[in-house]
Amino acid sequence: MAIGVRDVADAAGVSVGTVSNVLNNPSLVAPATAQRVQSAIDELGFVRNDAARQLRAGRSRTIGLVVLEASNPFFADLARGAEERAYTDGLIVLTANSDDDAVREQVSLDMFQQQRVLGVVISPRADPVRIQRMQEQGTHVVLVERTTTDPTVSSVAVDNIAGGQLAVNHLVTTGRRRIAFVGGPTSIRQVSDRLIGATRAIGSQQGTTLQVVETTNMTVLEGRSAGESIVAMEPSERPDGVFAANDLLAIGVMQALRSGGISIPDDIALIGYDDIDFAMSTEVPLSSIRQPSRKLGHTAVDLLLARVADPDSPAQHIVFDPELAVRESTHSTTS
Amino acid sequence: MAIGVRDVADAAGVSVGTVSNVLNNPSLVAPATAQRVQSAIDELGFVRNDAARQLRAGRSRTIGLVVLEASNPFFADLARGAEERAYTDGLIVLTANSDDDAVREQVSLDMFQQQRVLGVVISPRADPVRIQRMQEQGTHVVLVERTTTDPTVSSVAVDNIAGGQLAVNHLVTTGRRRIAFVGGPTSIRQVSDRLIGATRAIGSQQGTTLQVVETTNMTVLEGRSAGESIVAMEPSERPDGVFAANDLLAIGVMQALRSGGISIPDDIALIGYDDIDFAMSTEVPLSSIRQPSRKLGHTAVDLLLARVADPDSPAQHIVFDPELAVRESTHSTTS
DNA sequence: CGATCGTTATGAATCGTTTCAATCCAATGT
DNA sequence: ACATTGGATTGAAACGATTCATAACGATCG
Repeated sequence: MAIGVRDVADAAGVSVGTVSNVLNNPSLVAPATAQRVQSAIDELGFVRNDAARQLRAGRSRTIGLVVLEASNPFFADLARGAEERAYTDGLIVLTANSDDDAVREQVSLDMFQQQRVLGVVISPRADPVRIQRMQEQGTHVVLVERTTTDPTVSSVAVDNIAGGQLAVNHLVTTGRRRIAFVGGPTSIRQVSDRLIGATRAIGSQQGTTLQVVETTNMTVLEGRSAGESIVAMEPSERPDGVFAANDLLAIGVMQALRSGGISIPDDIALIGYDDIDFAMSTEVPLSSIRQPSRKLGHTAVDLLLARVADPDSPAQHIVFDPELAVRESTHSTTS
Repeated sequence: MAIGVRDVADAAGVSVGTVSNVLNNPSLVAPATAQRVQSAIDELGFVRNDAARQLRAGRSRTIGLVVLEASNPFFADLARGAEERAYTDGLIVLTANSDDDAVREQVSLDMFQQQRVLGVVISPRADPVRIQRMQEQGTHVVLVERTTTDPTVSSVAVDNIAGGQLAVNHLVTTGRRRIAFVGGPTSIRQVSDRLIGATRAIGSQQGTTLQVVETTNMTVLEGRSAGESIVAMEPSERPDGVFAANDLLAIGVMQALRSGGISIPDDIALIGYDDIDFAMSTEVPLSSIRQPSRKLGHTAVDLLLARVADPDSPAQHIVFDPELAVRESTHSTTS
């Protein structure tokens, strides 16, 4: 049933070695012969057996990617970037989502090792010991959004502190003074970093204040109740600029403020984080902080391939700065 | 460097065959021996070479999935469903996104064939001839959201006509009579089917009318301008129920209507399609038609495995009915 | 004319696992 | 004491592509 190089060789009247050369080193084969072999391939419908290739080669042409959630736009873009980069080298990316479950992550990693992937790009959890061992066994690892003490592991990340600063500086630049941070729980690293950045920005600006409205999660609903609590404030205490730790919260805040008769951006400016697709489609288009997720994926694969090419090269840690996306929700007050 | 069965066998003082049996047929091995082998495996950090397994087995334990867009929630859920189903059989799903590009789709399919996947689940384009050939070469195919004349190819789909009927019937049931359909272009199959369903529902209900507001795409922005044109209508011509061909459009319509001082659902009831996460977070929670995407992925894998198990079994075509998700935007008029 | 060189082509060996016919051994039956 | 049974183990063959040392061949040169 299955057609192999042997069959192609027979059909073309050459040896198996020649068929292989047509496929992998065409320059070694006389054009006429190559043509004949190619015809045989087409005619018989020969499809290379990747398992056999890999076995011989000792490694696959594959990169493993473990994401927390495939449907999360951040990871979707990250994966996209990784695929694009891999594609230029003729590599393929296998994506597995762990759903933030340690067991599923383990299973995925085991799978990738069995497949002898060139390396793995992984974002979350991942027992440091496990990672160490993987590298010893020849599977390179690049961490996303997570640094480690292990100096032999490369990583890529975006600077959430810089993002927080960027957001608040922008609010201040557009004339806001009393800033509120909406987000939580602060046990989440990203959230606390963004808050640190916000605090830092406030500290470097005369006459500005920061208040924190903590939430229990990062949903539209929570944002709405945070917004309601802002509406309920004494007008004198009420902030004139709100920085939400993510866009969903920001959307909730926007809904509550507008229901409360507060104008955005005239009364209160509002900025979110993540720059989800939806940010530009809210009633007042939402300013946000954009993470270069695609570039992150791109770079992660770069780092991986660098270490594959030279296993002794030092691990690298690359941190990207997020970008500001200005929209109507933070336009300057119409004086 | 790499540890193989040979090394494990030596370390445990048994033959390679026994090691293999510990891994694949533990019942054939004496418990004491199995234990000894297992220790050697752990100690040496032996990791099976999947390429060699597959080569011997002649096929992989893998299913290929080609989606139009990984970030599209519909496909993300589909993939999720497929993975869940595959997982119970110890299979893994390789996901590739074609970005609706025929070339990329071809590349992905080639790749899957080289990997000797058990079969492929694919949604779009796909040259019928190619599919035919793939099946002849032993790679089974299941189509998603696309039927074909080829009787040997299985498929799964959701019934968009039924969805359109469901939406409009719901509007009528809640007391609406003058329905507007917002969507387009009708060259898209899904859109035209939903419209057909809407028309059919109207036809079976006395005293109801349907007008169509055609759009050029399915974005929030387009929805907003469609909504504005509704606001601009003579109150006597204005619909009292709007069925949007997707949730993004519906959200745009909602924004425009509310800005125009029209109350939802009191003045106009609104229902969307797809039931995206965001539907429940709009200012007035949006009713929608939910596609059982996860179940679709689940079933696609089912069909695939059925044919793998018995290649001579007939192709099956399964069509799911969508479900109604009722939220505030279609609550009955407060009489 | 024989030696030499470069281009093409060959095919046996190889990768690591699984499979399966053959072997071994202790226990049981006669 | 010998044959039989069946559970446990063995190890060589097989999967299919790639590699590489070797050979074949014609052309060029001294």
